[in-house]
Amino acid sequence: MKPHRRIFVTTALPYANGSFHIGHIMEYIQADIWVRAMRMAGHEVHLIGADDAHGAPIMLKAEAEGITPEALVARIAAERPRYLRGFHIAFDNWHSTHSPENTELSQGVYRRLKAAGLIDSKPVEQFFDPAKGMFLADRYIKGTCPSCGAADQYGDACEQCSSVYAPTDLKNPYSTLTGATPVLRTSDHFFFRLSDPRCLAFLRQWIDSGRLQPQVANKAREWLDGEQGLGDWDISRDAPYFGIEIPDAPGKYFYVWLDAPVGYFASLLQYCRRTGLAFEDFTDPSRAAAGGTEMVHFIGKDIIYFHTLFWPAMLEFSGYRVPDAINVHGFITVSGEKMSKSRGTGISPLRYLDIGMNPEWLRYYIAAKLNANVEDVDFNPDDFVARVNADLVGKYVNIASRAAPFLTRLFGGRLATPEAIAAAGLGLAVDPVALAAQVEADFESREFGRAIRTVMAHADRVNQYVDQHKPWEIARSIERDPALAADPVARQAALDRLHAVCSECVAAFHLITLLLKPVLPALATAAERFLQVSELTWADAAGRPQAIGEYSHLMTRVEARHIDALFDLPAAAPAEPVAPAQKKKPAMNDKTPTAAAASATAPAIAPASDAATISIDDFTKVELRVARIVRAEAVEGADKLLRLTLDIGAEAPRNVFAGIKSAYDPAQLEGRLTVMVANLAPRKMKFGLSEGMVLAASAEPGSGGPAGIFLLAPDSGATPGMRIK
RNA sequence: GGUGAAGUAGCUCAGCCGGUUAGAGCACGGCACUCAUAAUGCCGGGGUCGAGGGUUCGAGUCCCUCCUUCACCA
Repeated sequence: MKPHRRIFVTTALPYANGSFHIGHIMEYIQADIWVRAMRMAGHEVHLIGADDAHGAPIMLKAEAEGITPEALVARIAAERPRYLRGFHIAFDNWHSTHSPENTELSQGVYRRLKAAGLIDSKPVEQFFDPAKGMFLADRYIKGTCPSCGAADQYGDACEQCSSVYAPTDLKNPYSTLTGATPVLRTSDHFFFRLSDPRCLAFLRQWIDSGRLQPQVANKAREWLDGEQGLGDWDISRDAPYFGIEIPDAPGKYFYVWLDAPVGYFASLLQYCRRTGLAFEDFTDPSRAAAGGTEMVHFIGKDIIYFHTLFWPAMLEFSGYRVPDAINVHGFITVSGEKMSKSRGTGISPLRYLDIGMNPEWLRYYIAAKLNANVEDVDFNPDDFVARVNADLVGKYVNIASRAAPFLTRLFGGRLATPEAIAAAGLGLAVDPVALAAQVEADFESREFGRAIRTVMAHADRVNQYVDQHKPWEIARSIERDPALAADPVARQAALDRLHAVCSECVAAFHLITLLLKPVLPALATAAERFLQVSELTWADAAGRPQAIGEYSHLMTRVEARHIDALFDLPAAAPAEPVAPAQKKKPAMNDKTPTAAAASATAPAIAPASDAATISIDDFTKVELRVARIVRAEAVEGADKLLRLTLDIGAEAPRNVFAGIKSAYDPAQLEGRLTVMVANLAPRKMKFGLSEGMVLAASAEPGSGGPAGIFLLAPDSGATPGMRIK
């Protein structure tokens, strides 16, 4: 039995001047997966987040918009939950650094550092914008590079010749805020004396305490003991500034990076007050040590400096506990390029959700590529499609999909016992407990990619097992072989074999669901319902389901159109939005008819000639709607037709005759969603009135394409009556 | 410029303390299968492991130099 752990986990606080980008979401997904894995082990884990609300950029942006900084921050905060819920990120609390809790805690930290003799005050000469009446950070000053003479270079370094200098070295400096020529002015600043021997001694010990990844510790050591050494840290800013006032220092505010990490505690404090947890259990050194609570941060590599040096030193010398782990991840790149909003290469998380992409696809993809190192993760669209479809749909979900129909049809959904399976010699040679322990350990050490590889290797074994034992052949002989029908003993033996094989598959599916649950929580919930088990934890690895419910498909595939929409490829010119059967990526589309291709070959629409294009107006004349097939039946006297009863929302059900009998068993169609043309003129047929048509794809006759008819279906989430446009 | 990380099949990546013919998934070619919302299985082609040197009985794995890419430099 493992010890019960109590852990307080944070992600980096996002700056509240803009929406989440994909980098934020990746970090949250990483932290969320870890938290869920730890909870499945029975640990008590609290995931805490907050907005980083202070600083000059937010103040200036609000000013530019003519609103208060508070209003700006509130507007950004209001949109956060949609992203977080959308990607199944389960924060226990989300707060702000602009809060009473943070003011109280930040000022407390400062007072204690001051009492410890670690705060200095000294005059600093700095550029001041006389028009704006404020001191200027380096990034608000531009001028001519003193080294190479390039114009319009920032105050800290030249992008042309990469020389580094002080803003006061610039020739012809100007304020980027007002264009005014800045003047030098002196003001008293407060400094956190990191160069104090106590701080240095503490930090050396802290860096080597094993709480940091090796690469991160190296970096921190370099900063600490490098040529320049660690200087004192300027923690104050002069008004006007959006921040927290420094006690007993009118007109002085904490630099945003002082109160930002304290925001972790502020959010925790708010959370504790709300839930009745004891804040001190997680923050007081002796109580944390006594109670064994842990503090874990997830951050990106860009903010290592603050989190491995400033933050621990602040905590240590203001009487708080220090972090147990700082887990640093790399950036997410897109097709190998650093994402950039200005260049439009980033992926918008909101757009991802809005176009109906499954959040668990992204969670899985990111998990598959993450490890415990500080390496960048590349989002490669083709890789994403291949990985998600092959692993999740082709391997994992497919296992349930292959076994369930037999169990439902022949065994009332009941599973064979492990004893019966073992007796038949049909057990999968896998120790589920050992496998789960290995995967759990990989999740805990943040080796998500390795965990995923292990799980998928197991899914491969299960699919091999199915192919080896061929349940469909057993089922066929049971249902159709007259010899077997005449021999009850042999028939029972066949039934037992089939029962064992399919039960073993479902048990394997149960195990894989459990193993992937930290990554795919929503899918796991749906699978738990199907498997009729309660919420799975690592302890359930030894268990197996007793019976299954009706199987409905658990995950759909990523399609090329999703990727196109996600990246908003320069869409076809408005004149030709539905050009017939454009082949953009032949390899990918071979087997998956796109909407455009399908409609072009739908049986009753005259195939659009290759040369002709239609206008968007022409297209919108066609009223396409999602329809649920509530009833499907063969039509007496018709070889090719099925009579379908279609639910399209509020209106009365439609009666449609569809020429798909050759491809579909009516029973299989009932309950399915498809797409129908809802405003097609009703047509009187020999068998009755047909009020529309359903859409299906088929190869052009004589084109050599695959035979068959393929009914269109919307992605999960669509409901009857939705308009397609 | 300084520092760090990385460079392994077309793509995305595994390769632990150096040890038999360098692996996986996807993609590609072929075969099989048809239970599975075309999903699966088997077989195959494809890599001088960035380049060059060195250590070693033996190096993708250690050392040096160089090239390329990325990140960080408060």
